[in-house]
Amino acid sequence: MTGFTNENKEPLINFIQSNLPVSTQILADIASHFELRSFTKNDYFLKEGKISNDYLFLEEGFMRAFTFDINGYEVTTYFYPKNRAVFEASSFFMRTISTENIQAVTDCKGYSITYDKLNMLFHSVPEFREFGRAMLVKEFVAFKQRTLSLINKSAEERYANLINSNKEIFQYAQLKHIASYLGITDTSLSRIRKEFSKKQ
Amino acid sequence: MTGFTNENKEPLINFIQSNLPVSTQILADIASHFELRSFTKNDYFLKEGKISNDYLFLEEGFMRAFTFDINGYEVTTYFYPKNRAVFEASSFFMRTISTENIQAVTDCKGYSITYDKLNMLFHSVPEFREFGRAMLVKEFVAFKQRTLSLINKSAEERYANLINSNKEIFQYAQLKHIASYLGITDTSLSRIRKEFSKKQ
DNA sequence: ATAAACACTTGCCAAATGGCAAGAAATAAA
DNA sequence: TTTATTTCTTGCCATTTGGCAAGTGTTTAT
Repeated sequence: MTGFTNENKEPLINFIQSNLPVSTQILADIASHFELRSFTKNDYFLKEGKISNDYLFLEEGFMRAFTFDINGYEVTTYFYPKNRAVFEASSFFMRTISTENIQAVTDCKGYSITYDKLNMLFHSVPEFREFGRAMLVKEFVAFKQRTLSLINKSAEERYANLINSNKEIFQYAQLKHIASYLGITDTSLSRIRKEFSKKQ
Repeated sequence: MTGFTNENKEPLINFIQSNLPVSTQILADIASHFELRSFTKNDYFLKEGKISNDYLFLEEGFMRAFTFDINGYEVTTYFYPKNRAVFEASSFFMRTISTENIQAVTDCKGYSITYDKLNMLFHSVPEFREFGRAMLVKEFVAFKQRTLSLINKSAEERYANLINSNKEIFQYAQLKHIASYLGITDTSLSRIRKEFSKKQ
């Protein structure tokens, strides 16, 4: 067990700053409204049927989002490595019921803020508003790119992309989860891995 | 050539009303801020590199969105049949440069409003604000479903889905555009069509 | 420590999709 | 109308991916 209960908001502040350069004063104020959260492996951060009501900065650990297809099979839709924001953008911003689950793959630690508090901050700290827009842009753009790559790349190319851009995924996630994320079966992924390692 | 220059906002008003039940008075006010637009076949409504600055209600005609993959091949990302809203949500709401083109597949007619005017309306007509949220929800949800279906359905299933939900597409769009939308080659689409027609 | 459950790999073969090129059909241009 | 251009289909074969089941290795529970 790591020291997940010690509160130190430096990483959170650095994260906000990297997205939005504002004064240290304001940063501290914003950060003060986030609260420490910790999750044990397999805990849920979001369950389908609920509204994604918390925006989480993930400082330590690894999470994944998944949903079910029409045949009842689990499909992984997203991976969240540490030092990232975790939330389901469409549900969070639109206040609609989420069709996705977000679950801790390892023990996790982070800082979260509710939708209402975040809006309060947008109101009281005008400089912070741009952060809200940036949050959504990031999610939307990432999502579009993912869709595009599903259309015009082979499974092996998608695998290569993933391993180059997100090595941590292979460190934490199960192959069957990575497989459904890539849109293939775990059998195929296993073979692609084998071929791929030969080529390198 | 149809009478595309005559202004009659009934269809626009009906469209808004179907998304947001408000008084006839308010509807008329809102509609008065939209202006008539017409496009000749192959005209662009949006070009990549620009910000999607107009929200268009498409009354007549058919449009499609496309972008290019890393190998320079065109990929159709969306079809817009008549009686729909046409805009690139992430660019429009986030004020970021669009990576997509939106082009008239046939001659088109519709009513458009700029981002600034729309925001003005959200401000001056509180009842209308919910419309903005609905706009985004619709786009985001549609997008997620499309991505999911790319992961867990076969090309033939995606084809069946499309023909059941959007018959007009097959009336207007070229097969190669439908093919890239479905994530397959035009050759494969041609074969799937053949097989599919046998089964029906 | 042992058993049970789970995760991953692999062989065999089937099914889905792609690549290329030729021909047929539809559309646009002259 | 005739010709040219573009779109769509199809045959042949290669490649990619999937389905199933057995086998191996790893983790978890008792």
